[in-house]
Amino acid sequence: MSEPAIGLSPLYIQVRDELTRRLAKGRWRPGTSLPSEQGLAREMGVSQGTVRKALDGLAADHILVRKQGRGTFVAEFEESRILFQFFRLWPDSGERMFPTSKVLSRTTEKGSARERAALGLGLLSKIVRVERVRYHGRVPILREILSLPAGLFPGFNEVRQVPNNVYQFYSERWGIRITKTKEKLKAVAADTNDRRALGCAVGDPLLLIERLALDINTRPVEYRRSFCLTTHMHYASDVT
Amino acid sequence: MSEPAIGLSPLYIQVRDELTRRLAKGRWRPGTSLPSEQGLAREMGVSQGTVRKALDGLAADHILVRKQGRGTFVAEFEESRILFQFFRLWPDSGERMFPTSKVLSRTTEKGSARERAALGLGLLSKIVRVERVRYHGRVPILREILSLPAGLFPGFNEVRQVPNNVYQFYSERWGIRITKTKEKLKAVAADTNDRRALGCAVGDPLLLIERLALDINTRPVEYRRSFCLTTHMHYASDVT
DNA sequence: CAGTGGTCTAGACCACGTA
DNA sequence: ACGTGGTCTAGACCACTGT
Repeated sequence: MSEPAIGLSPLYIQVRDELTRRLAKGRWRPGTSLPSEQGLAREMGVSQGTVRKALDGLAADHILVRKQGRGTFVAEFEESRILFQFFRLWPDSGERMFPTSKVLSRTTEKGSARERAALGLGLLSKIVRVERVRYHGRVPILREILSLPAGLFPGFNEVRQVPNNVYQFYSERWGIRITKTKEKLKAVAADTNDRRALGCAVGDPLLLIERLALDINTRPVEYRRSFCLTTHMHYASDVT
Repeated sequence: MSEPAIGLSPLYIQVRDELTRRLAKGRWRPGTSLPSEQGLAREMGVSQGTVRKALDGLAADHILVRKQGRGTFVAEFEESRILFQFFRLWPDSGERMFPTSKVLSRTTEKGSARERAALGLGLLSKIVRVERVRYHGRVPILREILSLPAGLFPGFNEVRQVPNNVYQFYSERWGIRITKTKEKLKAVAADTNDRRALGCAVGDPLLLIERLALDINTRPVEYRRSFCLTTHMHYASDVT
């Protein structure tokens, strides 16, 4: 790290990548603090400013959280963060809240072509599939199907109950931390499954959110299709 | 700017705000370059690093564009930028392209309650309204209604033709530059207007995108409702 | 070549949180 | 009082662009 290293990426990128590797290996647990900027700078043989730029980048991606006077921490998956960062549905009026869930079914099977394509898996791969309905207060707002590569989540279907906050669950149980999602939205007509789960009529317009969630190594680890009733909710997206 | 200024915001924020004021006043036209970092630093009596941090912030917001070896430029509204920054609809397969438009109607009237609320206008305000259909190649993909505060766009409806790229139009004709948008999405059922414009059936599910566009002073300047056929297109949203 | 933004360093001081 | 991150400065060198 103290060589001139002609032609390589900038130092602060190398530092960021090194920190990312350590985080991916679980060197520091979510909620704990990293060494100070000065400490990391000494250890890596670079200036504090270079470490700072690397840490700022990771904080911008919500992988780290900076707290003035306290230190730099590994981000956790509390409901407030999930609601802020990943959950984009808002009630048209009234209070925002973390949606509750009721699991309808859980299976482990050979994945469909769609699931394999989304998750980048081979023909033989098993998939863990969870179907659930989510509620805003007492009102059902969406039905969703989660698809996970069974190989990454050993023992998933031996777990008694799937918690409501699954990203926290992935992190605490398997050390898999979601850092990015890519979503594709379409309007579709409700089918009989939607009618049963949501109480709408067949043919009613639903917002389909197709989400691929990536871990810290940008590896796809969850594929999710949410069918949302948007009579009293909307999906918010701010562009800057 | 050389005073200690206890209790005020950080220097680089003050510099950013001063640059924003100058940009809002049209001190530099889109496409032209600002003075160099050193020049601005000398003029404002701060260090180059402080100016750099201010410029980096404006570049992150796509208000400025940095070009190594050339300078810092005021962002323009070429189609490629609009497509990249503001247009979130992608074809499910095939090539991406800037959608073409056919204007269906143009009026200037008293705004509806919905429009007034969205744009923050009073009861007496006039609204310019444009309805158009947009195409991906030859395929109609959406019908949309643009609503503008007539007071901000004098002479709008005397213009012969509304160009396809309206954000460029707003910028060149009235100096109003869109920098941010907030969108709310819902799934709705097509009505007879949609059937006529898009050739779908009444009741077909459509993606409604309700967009509020803000200028550099975060003042709302355009309200837009787009009804999109998502049989061969989807809305993309990446979260990080 | 000169001029621009991009990286890197070193050091000072401030604001905040904890003890 | 101390340690943390946040701001600000000054100066060096690199990478890129145009003449």
